[in-house]
Amino acid sequence: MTTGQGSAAEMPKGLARALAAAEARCLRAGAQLTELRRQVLALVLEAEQPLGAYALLDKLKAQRPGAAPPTVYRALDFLLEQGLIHKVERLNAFVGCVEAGHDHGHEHDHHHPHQFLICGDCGATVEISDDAVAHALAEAAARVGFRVGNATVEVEGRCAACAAQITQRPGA
Amino acid sequence: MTTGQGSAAEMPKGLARALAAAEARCLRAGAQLTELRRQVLALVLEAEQPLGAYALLDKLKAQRPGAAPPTVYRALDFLLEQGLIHKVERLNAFVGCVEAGHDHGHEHDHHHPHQFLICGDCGATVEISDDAVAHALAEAAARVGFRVGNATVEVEGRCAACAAQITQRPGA
DNA sequence: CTGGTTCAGTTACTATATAACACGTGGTGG
DNA sequence: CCACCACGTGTTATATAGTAACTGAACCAG
Repeated sequence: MTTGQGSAAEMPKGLARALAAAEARCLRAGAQLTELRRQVLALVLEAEQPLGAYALLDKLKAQRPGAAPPTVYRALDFLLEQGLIHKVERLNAFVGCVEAGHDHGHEHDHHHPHQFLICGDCGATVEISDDAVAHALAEAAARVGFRVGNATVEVEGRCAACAAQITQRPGA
Repeated sequence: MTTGQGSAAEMPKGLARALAAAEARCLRAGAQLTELRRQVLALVLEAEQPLGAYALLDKLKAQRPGAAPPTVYRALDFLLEQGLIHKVERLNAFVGCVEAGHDHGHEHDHHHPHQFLICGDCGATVEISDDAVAHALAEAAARVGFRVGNATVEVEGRCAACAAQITQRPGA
């Protein structure tokens, strides 16, 4: 096993930076990024693919043998509230929020509009943040008297890499 | 109990029409809308609000005492494939597809793009089908090399009726 | 020290979804 | 006619996802 278990020694640079940014963000929000929460966040960020709560739980048990479902879910709830991760509803899984990685001083600590693109072939999940989509949605909602709060936008499709592979094969 | 149990006698007109349209649609697709599938579809349509699989199961048991989870899920899978219902991922629940209600001869038997507006206060769930949203999404996806298949778009917000109620009260 | 608040441990449970196998029925081809 | 297959359904068991409710430790304020 070379992937980090929370020990600073084996932690890749990007992850360390992201955790530092998360810490700063929590400080500003008056929230505590405790050891448990940091561990769960690290596991989500390491994966780079959506991970289910129970997959996270399994990994977490390596560092925290007593961990049970509520252990993970409480940490996930916290991270969701802080906007450090997102939930992918279609997969019942969690991913790190790309926005949270960059440390924007004290700007926009709010939940930003976001969309997921999920490749049906390879499972790659990409987060984008497209204003045109958000606007179109807000307008369409307004047209029927609806005021938009939080939007879940998840597109199942095919990523460039997988599309390229298919055109090379004679099959499909 | 005055709501229909599948007996034609107690069935409202709209429901009967929707079921006939569904039947026609299945015929064209070469799929069988069996008794079980029709019963489940009727239950979904009657509700007019998203219903979970187990809520449907409970209702179904009135007509089909032996019903078990797979009974419902298989019927739901069929109805989803035929585009007769949609799943609301955020609620793990199912609603009738508004488009399927209208019988369009043989036009567009495909899955149409759709969006859900879910009122956080009263739970009202409205389906809309906004092309601008679909286009914006397709473009945003194309920009990162993604080809859109099926899109899940679910907005949590506040409906006109609930918004009005709140402005009338001094509280919030 | 007392009492409140926040976080985490623990047990038990509810809710959602699927696997795997058995059975019947209606075709189709030998 | 029979063997076979595809399909829909019944049935049992199990997997996966999420929550309730109570416990105790740590911390801080009065």
